[in-house]
Amino acid sequence: MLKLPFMNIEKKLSEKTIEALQSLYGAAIEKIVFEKTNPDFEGDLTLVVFNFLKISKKKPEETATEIGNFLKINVPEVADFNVIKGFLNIVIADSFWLNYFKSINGKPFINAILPADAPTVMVEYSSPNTNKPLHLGHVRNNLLGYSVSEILKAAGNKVIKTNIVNDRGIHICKSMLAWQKWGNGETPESTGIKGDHLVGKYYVEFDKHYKEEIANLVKQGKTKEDAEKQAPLMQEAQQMLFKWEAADKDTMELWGMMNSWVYKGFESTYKMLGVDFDIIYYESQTYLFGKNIIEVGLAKNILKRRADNSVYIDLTADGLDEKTLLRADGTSVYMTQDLGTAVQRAEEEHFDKLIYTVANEQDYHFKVLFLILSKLGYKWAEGLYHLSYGMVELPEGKMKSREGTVVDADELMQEMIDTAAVTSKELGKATDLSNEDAEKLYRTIGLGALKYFMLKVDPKKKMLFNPAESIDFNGNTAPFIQFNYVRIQALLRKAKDLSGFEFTDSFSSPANLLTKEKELIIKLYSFNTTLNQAAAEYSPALIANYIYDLAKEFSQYYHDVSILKEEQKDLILFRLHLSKTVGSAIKESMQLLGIDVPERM
RNA sequence: GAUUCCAUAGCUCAGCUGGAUAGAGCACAAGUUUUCUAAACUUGCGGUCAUUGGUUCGAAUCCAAUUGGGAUCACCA
Repeated sequence: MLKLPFMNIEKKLSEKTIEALQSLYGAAIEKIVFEKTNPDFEGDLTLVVFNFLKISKKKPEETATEIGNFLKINVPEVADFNVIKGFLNIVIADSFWLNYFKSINGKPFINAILPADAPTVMVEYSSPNTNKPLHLGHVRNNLLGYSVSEILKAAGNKVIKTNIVNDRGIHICKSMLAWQKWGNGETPESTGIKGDHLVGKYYVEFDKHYKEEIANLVKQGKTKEDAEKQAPLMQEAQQMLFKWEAADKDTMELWGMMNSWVYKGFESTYKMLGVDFDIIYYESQTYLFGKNIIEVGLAKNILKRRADNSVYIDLTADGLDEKTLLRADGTSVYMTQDLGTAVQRAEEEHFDKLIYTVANEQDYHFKVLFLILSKLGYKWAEGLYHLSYGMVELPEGKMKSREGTVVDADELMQEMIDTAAVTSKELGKATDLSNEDAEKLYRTIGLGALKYFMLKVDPKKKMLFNPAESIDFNGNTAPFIQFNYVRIQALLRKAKDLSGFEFTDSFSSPANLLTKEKELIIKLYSFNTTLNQAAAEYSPALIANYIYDLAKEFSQYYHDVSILKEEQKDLILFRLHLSKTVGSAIKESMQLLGIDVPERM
């Protein structure tokens, strides 16, 4: 994060306003908040004075004017002010904005070097099952987790990206069993099918046969519930799971082989998505964790044992239910595992915060998890956070892998890239690029569009994924933003050929700023605030909206003002510097979303 | 039944800890290019912020109730 070389202007104004209230009315106010002036009015920052009428004992207009006068005299940056009803609009001098702009010019917005005392934040995301390929819901998860990690990093945290792969359990056995029965020894190599898709194919195959069996049993007069349990296939899968848990050699070999196919497939999906991890955990290695915690909990009398030997915690006093943590047969449940892995991570990584990127279906689970850990007395439990995000829905209805309306992640990405290619060609773009460069460009645009579409909405809200709309490259989209970045790069290239003009690092300030120029600089100025807020709220959407606003403002500026055609060379230089800095802000912000920008398109 | 999240323009979404006449994009209608990349820009159309009540000088925002929608509440993960 960039440290500003001078005091934050809002802070300074707030402090001076407190002084003003003290000296004018003899009242001590602790906190003053300035807000951005409504664009319909003149000014940059606004103070609402209604709250001070009690202490001033004067009319709103009078109070605002008195404070305004005080600020104008005591704060050099305040050029002027105006009062409308109870609103005090402060005009900040152009020189302030120009000085600010000069101070950041040529410097990165995001400081790559972390402070020595940077807090450690673990971000867990992705966490796939190894029985099928990634789908649309995973895409949101991955993009969110990655982006939040980047944002936290940029805001000065040491981030450890982690992924816990759910590589064991009944679902894997289903794929394994179906492959054994109907696979005829197929492999990714023999079929040319991506490993995760091949395994997924057998998961579907299992389901198909399983449903047939259930239907038959129901016909024979069994209830649906019984049929589901008694179907031979399910029994076989259960047996396979027992064998796996007993480390049966053949089962382990099959499991290892099929998982390796899946990992290879995931690897390429992750690569395409542009996400990565620092630590990958496997549930096969962690699923027994947590049992020792049960002992500790029992000893502390926080956990209780039932007559049948199962162990539970009573959370009814906290408005939740009783939660079982150990079955009567002594085996652990999902919650037990999560307790165990959390403790393990706390001990190994000493995190200050641990963020779980998991869909909001599991809100209750995490509420319980965090509560149990804090009851068990782990201090670090305060640093646990569930980054809960809403489901991705399709226009036809809710997306569930079981219901067949899955949008496959690989297919989706390819479709976006293909569409980018088609659209680019239609518009007659990128005609002078080599095939290789063109392919790269289509990827940048297609994937950018997908990522932006998913990240621009508030994570916690459910979102509607309309494939048609996501591929529309007009409006509030990544291609629009990328396009503006490209235009800036084109300007900078052309400037080199401009006769009698040299693009020097230092430039002289224009006599006065155009409205749009000032707005752009203010927008750049607010980058840090936006970044910090996005980090505090774990919301890439705030960054996305910020970039869009910036790009839109630049687009308007570009239309209103000619840059290279300007007669005064000083102004060309200034405008180029402004454009270049806007370009850097766009590029760096887009990187926080995991989105690339092309140099030309 | 309990808990929890959500409800803003025809559609998709912004609107931060309460502030001025509720904003974008899409769609629809009209316009702008001999000029730096038109994937652009401008203008118009479009709202009882689910409903009701409360707090307040002031509510889309806070509180309560109601209605509608989602999710969760297993010795599944």
